[in-house]
Amino acid sequence: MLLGMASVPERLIGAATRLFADKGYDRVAVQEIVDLAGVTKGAMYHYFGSKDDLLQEIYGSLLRMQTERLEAIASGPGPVAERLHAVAADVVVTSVENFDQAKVYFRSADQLPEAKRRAMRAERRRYHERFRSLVEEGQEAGVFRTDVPADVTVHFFFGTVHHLGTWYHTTGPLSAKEIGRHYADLLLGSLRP
Amino acid sequence: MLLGMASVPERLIGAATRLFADKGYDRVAVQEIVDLAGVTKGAMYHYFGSKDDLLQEIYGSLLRMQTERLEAIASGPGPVAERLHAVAADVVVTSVENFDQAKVYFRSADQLPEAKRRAMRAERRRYHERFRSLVEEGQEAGVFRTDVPADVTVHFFFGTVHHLGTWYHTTGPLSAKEIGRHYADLLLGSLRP
Amino acid sequence: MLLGMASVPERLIGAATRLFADKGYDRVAVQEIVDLAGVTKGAMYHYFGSKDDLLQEIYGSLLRMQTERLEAIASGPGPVAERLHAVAADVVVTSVENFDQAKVYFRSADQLPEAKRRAMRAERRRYHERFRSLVEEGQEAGVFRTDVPADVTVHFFFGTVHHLGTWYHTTGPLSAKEIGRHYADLLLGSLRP
Amino acid sequence: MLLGMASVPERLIGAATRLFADKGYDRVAVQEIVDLAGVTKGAMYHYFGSKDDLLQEIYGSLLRMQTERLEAIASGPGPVAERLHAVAADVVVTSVENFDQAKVYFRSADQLPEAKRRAMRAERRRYHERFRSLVEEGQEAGVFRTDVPADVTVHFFFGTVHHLGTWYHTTGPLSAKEIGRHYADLLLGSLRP
DNA sequence: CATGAATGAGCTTTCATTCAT
DNA sequence: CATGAATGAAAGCTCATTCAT
Repeated sequence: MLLGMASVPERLIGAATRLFADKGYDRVAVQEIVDLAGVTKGAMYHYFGSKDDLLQEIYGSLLRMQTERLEAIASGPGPVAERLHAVAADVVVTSVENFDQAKVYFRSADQLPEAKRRAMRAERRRYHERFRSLVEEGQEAGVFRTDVPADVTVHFFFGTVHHLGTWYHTTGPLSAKEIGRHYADLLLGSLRP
Repeated sequence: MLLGMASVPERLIGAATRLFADKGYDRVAVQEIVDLAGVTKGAMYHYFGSKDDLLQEIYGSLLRMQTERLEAIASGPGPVAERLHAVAADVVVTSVENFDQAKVYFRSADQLPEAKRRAMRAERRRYHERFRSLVEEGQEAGVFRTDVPADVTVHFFFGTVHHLGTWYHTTGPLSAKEIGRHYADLLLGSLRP
Repeated sequence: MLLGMASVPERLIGAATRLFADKGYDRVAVQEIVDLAGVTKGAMYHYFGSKDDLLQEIYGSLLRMQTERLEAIASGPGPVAERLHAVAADVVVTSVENFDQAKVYFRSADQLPEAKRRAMRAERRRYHERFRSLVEEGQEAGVFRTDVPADVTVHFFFGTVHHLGTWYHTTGPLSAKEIGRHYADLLLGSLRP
Repeated sequence: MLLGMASVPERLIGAATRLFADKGYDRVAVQEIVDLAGVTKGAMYHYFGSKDDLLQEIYGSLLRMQTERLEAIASGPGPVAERLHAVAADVVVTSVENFDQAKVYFRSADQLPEAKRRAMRAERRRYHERFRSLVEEGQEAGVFRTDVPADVTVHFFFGTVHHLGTWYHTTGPLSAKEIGRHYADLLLGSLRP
């Protein structure tokens, strides 16, 4: 049971995040969540309309944060290659630093019912497009290769980020920063003309 | 209903592949599978011990095929960069050409119960290691960068392949070969010293 | 939300009447009632001991009113046929003029728990018996047929009144008075020897 | 538990009829039905898609039977007054002879979800209209009063039939035939010009 | 007076699997 | 070989009511 000072909704989000990250949304029973949070089902449904809402809440706060950081860095100063390197490293670092949330997002976001899934996809697409515009900026500036479409490159890179949830362990030898730098290096390397 | 000459087990595998690819293992009921295959539940349990067995069968045949091709190409003649380019393009092409199977593997393979999951992971690791040894061969030959560990590169690349199931559509503008070439180009690009 | 000057208990009764009439007692959640009344559950349980109490209050005031009017008219002057015609028309008119209350009574009164249901039945029986005594008075006076027991006639007539809630619409072409007259005419017609 | 040779679906319908008649659809749990039928919930959902389906099945067979009988008698030979008397008595007799089914229909038919409710209403309307056309036939023939609209008369009469479920007891002093004759007598009496 | 968080028991429905035929 | 009836455990969700503040 998750004890401590945290409020009931916070405890519920925490419990759900842990369990969804471990077993995937479909394999977690509401009963497990409330048991871990130390409350009853009624309490959960007092704060959240459904099990879906918990999932949405979890991935939503991560996605919002990452989108904000992407926009801040991408619109900042400096050569485009440096900015792309920075955003690539940043999304890896924030994913690893909020690893349970990230795993939930990568693994379970499309278990949402149609309506919520559409909203999630729209948010994700916004992120994708801002990232792609950075690649295109570099292509137009002549510093990135143009024989591979920017769209493909972005999907290529986000595949690697999503896959972190499958193999990376926060307790392993590579720190968040190291893995972020490696991934950004590989991305920038792959884009050289 | 899936008609045709196919045998009952084949029809069951076909139906399960289609449904698991679309909705994910957990969201498909055995009843749906047998309905689509045009048989009854009893028939399914006659040929397969459980729902898990269907899943194992589906990803297993793809993984086996890809492992064989990897080994054939990797052990073939030619400079290591060319061989790596070939295996990278090949795994993309075979995944796209067997897209439903690939989606099932990428998305649902870890829904298997512990015992079967271990077997799957072992097979997957074999593939990973053979691929990595190719990267290391290039590093030792001095044609690939060494500042990023080979292991990280391999995870990096396989992330992108797994992610295909999320965004790629066989009906879209990019053919299997094109996407394979782009992905292999990006991989090789990223490995330049 | 039901606004206006009305007191909290009045707003609660109003909200419950509307909702019970529409959906039936069992299909209305206490939360819906308090939402429509613009108060909280605590407020409701401050004024009413339970959801049952609201129901009892609603049908009770109508039944009391109808009983009083029945007694006043039945004990008044005039030939028995005229008095019966008047009470029959009157119960229809007052039911239609308080249509939501009447619907609640007709439809939901026997959802009450045993104890309260007994009280309700006793009140209803009093009404029934006074009505029947009027029929018997006419039979003894020789103006009503005697081949059908008075009891049956009264049930026969009250069935029609209860059924109003099922088909009658206050917005339709028939006014309360018209439908009251028609029903009383039919009743009197059916009683001719 | 309902024992005997009856098949499982029959036992389920029997149990549901008894319980719905007693307590109303909303107050009966599926668990109670299957307990009384001596099977498990899984068995019930093997035969019936939902709790609604049981309800539909129950009232449907009664309504179909009554509609057939109405049409047979109404279209038969004889003066219109006699035919109307016969159909009025018949609907009372069949309702009383299938009293549990009739109670379910009278009391619970509008607990159905929208889609099924529409179908039920259509069936009921067909019955109503055939009955009304008989009244109109008598009005045109000059044997029934015309100062009360036929539609009102039909609602008037069906109210009394529906109400039977509220007060009539099969164990009481009045037989099905007696109550049928009384009701038909009252209807015909009420229609005299 | 009034709030609203929390309870706990109950609800309908789903589903992989078994087994007598 | 194949059927399909039946199981039993679990799932997500609802709701009247209580109670500390």
